[in-house]
Parts: sequence; C-alpha cells; structure tokens
Amino acid sequence: MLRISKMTDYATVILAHLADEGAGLKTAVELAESSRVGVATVSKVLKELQRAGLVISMRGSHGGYALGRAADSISAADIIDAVEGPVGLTECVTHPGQCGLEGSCRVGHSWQRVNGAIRRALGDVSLTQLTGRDASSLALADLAIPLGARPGVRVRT
Amino acid sequence: MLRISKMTDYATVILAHLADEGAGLKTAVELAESSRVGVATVSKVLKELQRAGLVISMRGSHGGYALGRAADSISAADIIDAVEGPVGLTECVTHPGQCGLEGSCRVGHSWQRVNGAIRRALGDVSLTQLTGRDASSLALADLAIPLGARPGVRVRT
DNA sequence: CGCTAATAGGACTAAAATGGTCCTGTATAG
DNA sequence: CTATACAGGACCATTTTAGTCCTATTAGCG
Repeated sequence: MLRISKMTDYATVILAHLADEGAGLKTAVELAESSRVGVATVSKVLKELQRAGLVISMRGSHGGYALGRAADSISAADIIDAVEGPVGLTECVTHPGQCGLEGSCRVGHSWQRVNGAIRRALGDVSLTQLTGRDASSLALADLAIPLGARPGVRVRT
Repeated sequence: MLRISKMTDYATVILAHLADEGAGLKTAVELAESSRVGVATVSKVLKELQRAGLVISMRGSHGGYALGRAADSISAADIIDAVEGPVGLTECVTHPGQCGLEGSCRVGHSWQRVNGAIRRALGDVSLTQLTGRDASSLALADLAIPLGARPGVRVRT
C-alpha cells in the first residue's frame, strides 16, 4: 500500500493533457474525453486544482482551463498537496500532539524525517517528467538516505 | 496525505520496544503496556509481523515475541509490506492492467519510477534508525531524484 | 437585454477501507 | 490437567473515498 488517491492520479492525467502544447483553454468536457474519466469527476478535480492555483479557469462560453504555471514548475508534491492535502506519513506529522502515544513513542521523530525526505523527493519530480515528454526523465537514480546502519540481509524485495 | 496506516505505525512502535536490549521474549500484554496501545490491537499487529517473519513467537506459558532478525536488517519497507501489503503509489503499480485508462495514460509509467524510488528509500531505513538509538541516524540527507527538468518556482513548501 | 456555455461551490450517497474487538482453537510449561 | 500465551479469523462501527447532482455565478454574443 502507501498509495496516492485515485483523485490525485486523475489530477496528474488531467494536468498532463493540459500540458500538451495546444495553447488555448480546454473545457472540462474535453479533458474528460481525452482522459477517459467521467465529466463530473474531472470537473471536481479541476476545481480543486484551481483552488490550489495549479490551473487557471475562465468562465462563460469559450471558458475552460489552462495550466496555472509552467509544467516544469509543478511538482508531484504540489499535485498531491492540492488534491489530498499535505503529505504526512503519520498522524503526528500532520497533526502534532494528537496521537496519545507521544511520550512513549520514539519512532515518530524518525518518521518525520523519512516524511521530509519523501516530500522533497516528490517535490523534485515535475509535471514535465511525469508526462514523460522529457527524454532525460527516464533515468531515475536511486534515492539515497545515508543515515547510519542500513538494513543488511533483505528478505523481501 | 499519503499516509501509512495506524497499524503500520503501531508496528514500528512495537518493534522498537522489541528491539530494546532486554534479551528474552516479551508477551503481547507487556508490549501493549509499554507501547500504550490496546492489547487486542497489539496482538493483531504482532500476528501479522509474525507471518511476515519480522518477529518470532513462542506459545504456551512463558511464551512471547522477539525480533525475527537483527534490528539492522529490518527496514521500514519491510514493516509496511508486512502490515499493509507492498508499497504501490498507484493502482497500476500493484495491479497492472486493471485501471481502464491505460492507453490514454502517459503518467503511469512515471509513477512506477517514483514508486520504485520511494520503495528503495524506505528499504534503506532500518528499524535501528527508526528507534533513534543510532546516533548517526539523525542526519538525514536529501533524497536526490535527478531526472531532468525539476520544478522551478515553488509556490507551496 | 436575455440566452447559452461554462465554471464555482457544496451537499449528498454508495461502496470500500480502516481500526478495533472478540471468539475459538492450539501449543507449552509446570 | 490447568493456566498462560499465541494463531487464525469473523465481525462490526466508523471513516474515507469516489462519484454524482444541484444551484449559483460568470462571460460571450446576438
């Protein structure tokens, strides 16, 4: 597990279509057709993306949506943030002092660090890369977390 | 969001207590007390950890649990795998060819790479590090995902 | 004007996942 | 043979998620 929501997934697909050259605005219906997702759902996602500023919208006839900024300046983290709220591996990351365990818990601290690392990693992946238009994006290096003793013998891979 | 389940969180806390020097077996009741989580819940988690081989168990009076292998050889990914199943950011990662979008979807491919990167990162964090006993574990470096155009102007951090 | 196309903002619902409890069975020590 | 502890699941309540729908607002255009 450890999964992003379907909505977030849709959002990336929709944003990818918006990133396709075609200059002008695209309507929710058009985006629904090209992305093969229900209109109502696409519409809902677009509204959330609009609130977050990832897309801009124009009302009225001839209205529609466009990217709010360059595809290079939109990160996977931005998209997740917009649709499902800030990345937070554990509850104590997003809502500190609500867990009850606290005192006895020695791992929360570490999860926060791991969380930060993942967050930064997601922040370094641009929409351009997600769309795969960028040839260089195909080489994804290992993420390094150099912090002391690493797991040795690995049973499951 | 993008959160690990509470159960996984509990698992790390419980494993951390099992990693505490104290040689012998610890019972579910003892672990529940030291971790401040309900006995039934702790018990459930321990059973899952046992199936995955992360802990070993002894039945009967004087029974209990112990780590299945060295704390250094247990990774965060192992724990997540054991409790909530293999890490899979999107559905098409865990259940390929079930998404319906497929053809029109150009982002699935990229999510798979991101997923792999996160998975490896989590595989590099040991239980020892999670427990924070390891002094060197406090320095967590940035995760690097060098793959072409990165997001430039960041609106939300 | 007033009509039409389009987004904005929510309310609402069905289905699935999650967190947690409980019961019955089995192994082991003394 | 009894007390203790794990094994395996069934089960339930609550929350979350995915998806739909309705009403209001905005913009172009004749």
